[in-house]
Amino acid sequence: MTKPRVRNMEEFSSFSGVSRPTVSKYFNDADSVRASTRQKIEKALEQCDYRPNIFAINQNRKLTKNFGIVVPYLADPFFAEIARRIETLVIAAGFRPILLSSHGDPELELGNLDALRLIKPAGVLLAPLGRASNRMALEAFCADVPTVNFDANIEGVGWAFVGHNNDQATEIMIEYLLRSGEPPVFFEMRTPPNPNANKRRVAYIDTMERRGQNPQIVQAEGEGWKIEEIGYREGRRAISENLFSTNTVFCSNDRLAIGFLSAAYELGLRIGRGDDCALRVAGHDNHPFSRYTCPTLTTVSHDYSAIAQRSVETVLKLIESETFPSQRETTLFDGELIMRASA
Amino acid sequence: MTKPRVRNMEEFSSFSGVSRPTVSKYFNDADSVRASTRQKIEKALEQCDYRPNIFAINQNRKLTKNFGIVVPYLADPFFAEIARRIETLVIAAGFRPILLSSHGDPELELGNLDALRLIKPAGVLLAPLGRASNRMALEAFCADVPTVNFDANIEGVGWAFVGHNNDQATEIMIEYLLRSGEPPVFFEMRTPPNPNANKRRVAYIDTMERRGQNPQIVQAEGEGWKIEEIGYREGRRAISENLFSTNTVFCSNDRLAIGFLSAAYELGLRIGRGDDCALRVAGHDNHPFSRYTCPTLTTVSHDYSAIAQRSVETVLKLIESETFPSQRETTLFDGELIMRASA
DNA sequence: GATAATTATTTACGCGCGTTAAGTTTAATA
DNA sequence: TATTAAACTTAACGCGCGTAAATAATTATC
Repeated sequence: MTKPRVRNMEEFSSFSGVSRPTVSKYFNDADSVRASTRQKIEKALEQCDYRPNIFAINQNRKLTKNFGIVVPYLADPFFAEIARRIETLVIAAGFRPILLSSHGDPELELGNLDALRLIKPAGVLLAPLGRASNRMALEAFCADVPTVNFDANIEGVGWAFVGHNNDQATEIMIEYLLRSGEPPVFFEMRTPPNPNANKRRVAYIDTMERRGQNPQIVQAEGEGWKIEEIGYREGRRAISENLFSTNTVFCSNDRLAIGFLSAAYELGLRIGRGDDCALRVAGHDNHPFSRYTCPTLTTVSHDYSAIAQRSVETVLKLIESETFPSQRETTLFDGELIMRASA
Repeated sequence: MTKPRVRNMEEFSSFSGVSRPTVSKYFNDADSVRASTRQKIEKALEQCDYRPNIFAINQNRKLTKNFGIVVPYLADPFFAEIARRIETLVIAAGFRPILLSSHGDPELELGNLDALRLIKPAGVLLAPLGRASNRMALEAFCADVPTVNFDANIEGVGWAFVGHNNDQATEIMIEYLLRSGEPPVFFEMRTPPNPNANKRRVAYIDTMERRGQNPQIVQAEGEGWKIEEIGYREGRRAISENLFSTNTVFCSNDRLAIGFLSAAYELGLRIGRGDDCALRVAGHDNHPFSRYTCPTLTTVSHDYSAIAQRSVETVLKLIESETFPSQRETTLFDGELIMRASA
C-alpha cells in the first residue's frame, strides 16, 4: 500500500478532516487542541507522513526553533565533548541545534555569526576565539540575539557567562603540587589562542605569591591551535636548555601537557611521583585523552556537565523572558583535581 | 550616520533604483546582470546592508544551498578532522554546510537524516554508523537526496562511495611488520562500532595467508565508542594473560592502540623496535594524536585530504547533473605507512 | 435543558522572495 | 541611423504557513 502524497498543510487539512488553522495550531503545540481533534490529526499523520515545511514556518514566525552553537575549534576534543553535551540538551528542549566551528579563524567566526543571523536563531551559545579584533562585532551580534557566552569570557559579549573557575582550579592544583613536592613551574604558550590561558597565568602568579612562593614561567613560542606540537617542540627545547628550576611542571592546558609528555618520553625522562622520576607534570582541562597519556595525566577537570547544563538553561531563560537582563551574570563552576600518575 | 533600514527586497529595490526581479536575479548570480546594474546594486548594498531572507529563498527554490554532512561520532578527532576539511571545501563551493553528528546512536542517525530532509539539502555527505538496522532507512533517504557515502561503505547507501583503501593499507603495514620482525597479531574489538573494522580483519587474514603466515587475532570485549578505554582494559588483560603469540601487535585502529600503549606503559612494557623492547605496536588511521603517544605510534594514514576533496567533488557533480547515475561508483584512496617509534 | 465557555471552521491577508509575461530601455552590430 | 539582441521594468501570481476576525459547533456548568 502506497501512502497518499500530501504536499502541504492545505491538503493535509482536507485529508485529516481538520481545518487548516487548527492543524497549524496543533503543530505549534499539540496540547493546544482538543484531545479528539488531536487524535484525528495524529491518525491522519500515520497514514500520510506529512510534515510542515520548515522554511514557511520560519518565515512567518518571528522566533524559530533554531539554536546556534559556536565553538572556536571543533577538532579539539575538548570542544567536541562540550558541544556534544550541549547538543543533546538542546534537542531535549525541543530546539534544532546548529553547530558551527570557527576552526581557529577569526574571520570564520564572524562568518558563522553572520550565517546564524540569517537563520534567526531563538538563542545562541557562543564560545569565542577570544581575539580582541572581533569584540565589537561579537557585541553587535549579541545585541540582537539572545546569546550566552561560554568557555572563554569576553566582557560585554553575551547576556551571561558560564564557564570554568580557572582561579579555583589553578589554586587547588598548585596547593596539591606544593604539599606533595617541589613548587610548580608554569609552562604556557606565549601567545595562546584561547583567553583562558591568561586567566590561568594570573591565577598561577597570584596563588604562588600568596603561598610565599616564587612564580616561575616558561613560555612556549608558536601560534595557532596545533597545541600538542608546540608543547612537544618547546617542551623538548625547555628541557634540553634546563629552563625548569624545579622538578615540577604545571602546564597551562592538557594539550600542551600531552605534547610535553611526548617530548619528555623521547628524551628518556621518567615522569611521575616516584623517587626514580625526573619530573612531575600536571595539566589542566581533563582532556578526553589525558586518561591515556604515558604516564596518565594528573589534571584539573572542568565540570563539563554542569557547564553544558547551565549554559543551555541560561539561554532558554533568556528566550522565554523575551527581554534582555540589565546585568550580565557570570557563573563559574569549580574544577576538580584529577589525581593520576604524572604528578 | 545610521544606515537606513531595508526590510525586504521590495524596499531594497526602490532604495537601489533597480527593479525587484533584477535584484532577485543579482542575488542568484551576480554575473547575470549588466555590469552597470551590478554596480548600482553593490553600491546600495554598502549603504544599507540588506540581505535576502534565507527562508523565503529556500521556500521558493526547489534546490537550496544547504549541504548536509553527517558523521557517526564527532567527538572522535578522526571525524572532527575530516569534517573540518569537508566543511571548508563546501563553503568554498558556495554552499552552507550543516554538520550533524550521530553521537554513536543509530536513532539519532535517523533523526539527523530526518532533520536534513526538512531543510531540503542540495547534497549530503554521509558517514554512516554502519549498523544493519538502519540500512533500509538510509537507502530510502538516499533515494530522494543526492547523497554520497564516505568513510564506511554500506552497499546500496548513497550514489557513490569515497573512502580509505583498507585492504591496501592493511597490506603495506603487514608487509612492513613481516620484513622487520615477528609476524603481527591482530588486536581488534569483537563488536566494533564501525564497519571498517571488519574489512580490516578480513584484509589481515587474507594478507597473512597469502604470505604463508598464520593469522592470529585477539579480540577485545566491550561495545560503543569509548575505544581507548576498551583498548586499555582489554589490552591490559591480553598482555597479562599472555594472549599475544609474537612480540608484534597490529591494532585495528589508532584509538585502540592508544589505549593499548597506555596499558603497556602501566605494565612496565617497553614498546618499540629496539632489542630492549618487549613489544612492537602498530595502529591504523594516523589519528591526530598518534604523533604524541609514548612511544609515537607507527600507523597507516588515510589520505584525509584526497578523501575530503573527492567526496565533496562527487556530491557537487551529483547536484549539477540533476540525475542519479545508474552505477554506484566506489573510490578508494591508498593509505601511507607512517613510520614512527612504536613498531 | 438552558447558558456560558471552549474549541473549530471559514475566510482572508500577509510574510519575502522566485518567477513569468508583456512591454520598454539600453547596448551592440551593421 | 536603423536594426537587433540583450537587459531591464512593470505587473502579477504562487510558495506554504502564521495569524486574525467572525461565526459555528462542541463541551462544561449549573
